[in-house]
Amino acid sequence: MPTYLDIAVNMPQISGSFHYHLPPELEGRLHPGDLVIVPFGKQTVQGVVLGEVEQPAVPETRAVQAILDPDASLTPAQMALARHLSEATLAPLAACVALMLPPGLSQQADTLYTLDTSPPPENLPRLQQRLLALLQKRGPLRGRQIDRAIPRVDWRPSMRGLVRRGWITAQPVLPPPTIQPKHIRTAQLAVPPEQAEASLEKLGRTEATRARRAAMLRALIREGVPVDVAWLYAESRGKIDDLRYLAKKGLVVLGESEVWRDPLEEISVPWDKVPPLTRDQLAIWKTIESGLRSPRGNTPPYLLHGVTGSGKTEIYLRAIAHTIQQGRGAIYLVPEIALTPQTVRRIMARFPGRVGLVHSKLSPGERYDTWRRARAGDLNIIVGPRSALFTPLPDIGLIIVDECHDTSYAQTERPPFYHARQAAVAYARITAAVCILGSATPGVASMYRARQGQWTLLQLPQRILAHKDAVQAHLQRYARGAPPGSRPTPSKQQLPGLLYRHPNRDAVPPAEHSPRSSPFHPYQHDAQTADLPPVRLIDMRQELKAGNRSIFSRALQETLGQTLEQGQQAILFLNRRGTATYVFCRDCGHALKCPRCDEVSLTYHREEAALRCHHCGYRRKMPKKCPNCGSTRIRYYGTGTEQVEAEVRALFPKARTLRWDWDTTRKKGAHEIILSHFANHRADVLIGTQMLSKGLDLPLVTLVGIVLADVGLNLPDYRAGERTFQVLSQVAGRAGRSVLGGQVVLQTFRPRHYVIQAVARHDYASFYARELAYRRELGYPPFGRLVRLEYRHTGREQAEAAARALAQRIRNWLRQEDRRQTELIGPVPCFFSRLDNQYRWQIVLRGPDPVSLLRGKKLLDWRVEVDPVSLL
DNA sequence: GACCTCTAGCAG
DNA sequence: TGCTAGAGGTCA
Repeated sequence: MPTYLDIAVNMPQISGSFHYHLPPELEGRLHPGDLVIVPFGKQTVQGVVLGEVEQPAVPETRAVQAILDPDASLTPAQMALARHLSEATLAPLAACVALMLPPGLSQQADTLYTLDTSPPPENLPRLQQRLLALLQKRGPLRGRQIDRAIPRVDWRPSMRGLVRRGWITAQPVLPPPTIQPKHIRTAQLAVPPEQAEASLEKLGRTEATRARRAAMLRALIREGVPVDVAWLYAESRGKIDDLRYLAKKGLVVLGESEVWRDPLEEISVPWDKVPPLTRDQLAIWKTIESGLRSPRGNTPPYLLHGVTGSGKTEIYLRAIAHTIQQGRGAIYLVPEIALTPQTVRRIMARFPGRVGLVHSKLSPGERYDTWRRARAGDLNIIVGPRSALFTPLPDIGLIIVDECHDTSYAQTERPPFYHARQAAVAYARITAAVCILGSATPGVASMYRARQGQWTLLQLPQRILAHKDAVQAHLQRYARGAPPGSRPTPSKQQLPGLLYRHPNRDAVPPAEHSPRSSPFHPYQHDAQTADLPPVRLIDMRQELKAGNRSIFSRALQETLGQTLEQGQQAILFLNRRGTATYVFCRDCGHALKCPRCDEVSLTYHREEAALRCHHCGYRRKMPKKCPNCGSTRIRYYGTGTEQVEAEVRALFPKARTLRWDWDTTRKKGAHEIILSHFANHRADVLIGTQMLSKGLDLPLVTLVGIVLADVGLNLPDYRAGERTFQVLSQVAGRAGRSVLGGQVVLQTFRPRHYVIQAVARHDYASFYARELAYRRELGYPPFGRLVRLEYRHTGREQAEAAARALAQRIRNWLRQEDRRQTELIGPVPCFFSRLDNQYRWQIVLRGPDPVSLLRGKKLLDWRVEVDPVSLL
């Protein structure tokens, strides 16, 4: 009696599963969760065994080819989570199973195209000629390599034609796991600085290349030591070609380093002892501890609402310690490893040898090793971004989602469109684990759930100052060897007590040295608490009235000057969402838009003297004349980080500025480099966008300037207010995290808006009340659920027609099932109605349970998002 | 994703 | 009539 296996193939597009039989040699050796290789059509693909079936759905089954790796299989809990995700997100099961596969092994089937040696045929269509030329030049290529070489072109039909006529052979392949060593490339000055200085003028033909290469060389002269090339690119706007040019001229020598640089290692304190808890922390810990002790599966999730710097991490660490003492494993999710190095260090230091770190820098080999070590029970703790949730720990006792409001927890690129917070709650239920969701600014829906009693609400309203040692060590170093050519150095007079106090004693500074308004409250043990930094609300309309046309209010200029004078650091935050430096004609008002993405303004970039589209990467030269009316009075306008930097430099020529935004961090590793430069006080002012709102802990930052707070409030998205509140509150929380105190200057055109008001007063409760009332009135989450359906097509009419057709089908379903409480919104063009040459239309369903309406329905080519994070 | 089949459109 | 491009369905 043969057994048949139900197998999900590793092809995200394919929904459903397929039945196979076993060849005699594999009889009895396969179990649910095992990874196998199976034939699928004419291809060979990976699959995951879902279970056994008695009766196959088809008369003729095919045989499983092989087991991929007998030690690598999915755990029963992972299988259950995959099923849950598939149901909850309406994504194919195969796509959900793919999340759990070991990285490196989860290769997708592909086709290898090889050029035959027959003479090249003439008079072929352009695309076919292009394909032949490509293979001629680069040799045999896989489909995905061709995708990269000829982006956004449907080349496959043309290729099939060539294959059919025998000029090219196509061969199905399953690429083997790729393993690369972990290296960073470095660059260093190869000549004495004087010689480098002398050659600054003759570095190329055009002005732009000369400028880039000179900037590169100057950075290397300044540093004197080998630096990571990624940092160099970010610093100089140069590219690899420029570096090669300098190397060829003998000015620069390139090298490699295996060291993975820790951005903040110089200021982080080795964590040798477990700190005592404050009274607030103790109360919370007792609650969580009882949850960890209670019989398995009885504990609802905890929502830990604690202001920035209130000591949430210490609670997590205790919970982890408790869990691994019981012999169970813990998963700790963080928004982005690169942006939360301090938290990661603390965990690694507290549990040496037991932590598996998942991050984007791991090579496939290292990633695979981590996966296997976890599966084998070698690791007890997994730390990483949302994907770390799927690491196969055998017995999970604790799942932590740190900064659970963070947008990086939502997967928005490809199905399944899941949210790691919701997935973690479900996984905790499946594995009978305790789940802790922590945030200083939890989403309204999360807070509602906790207030309603579905989750347990825990609160830490007080900030703890835990940085005495770090600040002292840093200031000492800073006072000893002040950076060259710099501003006033903090002297003994300015910061007494801090510099020379014994590290283990409470560093409560005398009142007269407590800078500005940051009252400290001595607390039990050696912890102190402090208030959140005061926020000064500046009405920019008044500034304009008073004749100040700068992007900085007088108050911000003044406090920035004071901060720099005292040798402290400042952060300037620019909310980039929805605005940019756009280019328009002063005569006819014509604004330059991206030709591939309607209504997305092109952004001016000073360094490359070019315009760029931030959605699709389109680039063009800055026009001399208006393309609409021919006027030469066409200028850029608006506020980007580059402009903010230029203004800071104009006001404070000696200030060392550092930009941290989408452009400077596109290269791998740039985050770490920029952060470490700032953390080591090699810059005074950090100017950046959203990244600044993540969990940075920079003790020397005493001023946060929010250049324009209102941006983003007007977006047509029901979560615009929540997003703005979260990002502004988090950025404000970067100030005053040490005994140095701090303050926030918030510039706005809408000082009376409830979000701005709540941020200014650190008043989560009033924000929550307002926001909840608004959601209730309009039936938005948590009072109703949403499903967003999006259709993309290169043709405007096709996109609209498809949207109208689906809307009609949905209206019929709604009528058939008599769902009067479910509303259909649309179809309408999306807010960004055209992206990357595709027209976008959307339909939103709002109601008590719109997911069940769509379950089992065929929605081919539609992007279906359950509980979407954005309606843009 | 690759392949197959079916159909509409079109030149001869 | 024969060819091709595009749509739609299937893969066990």
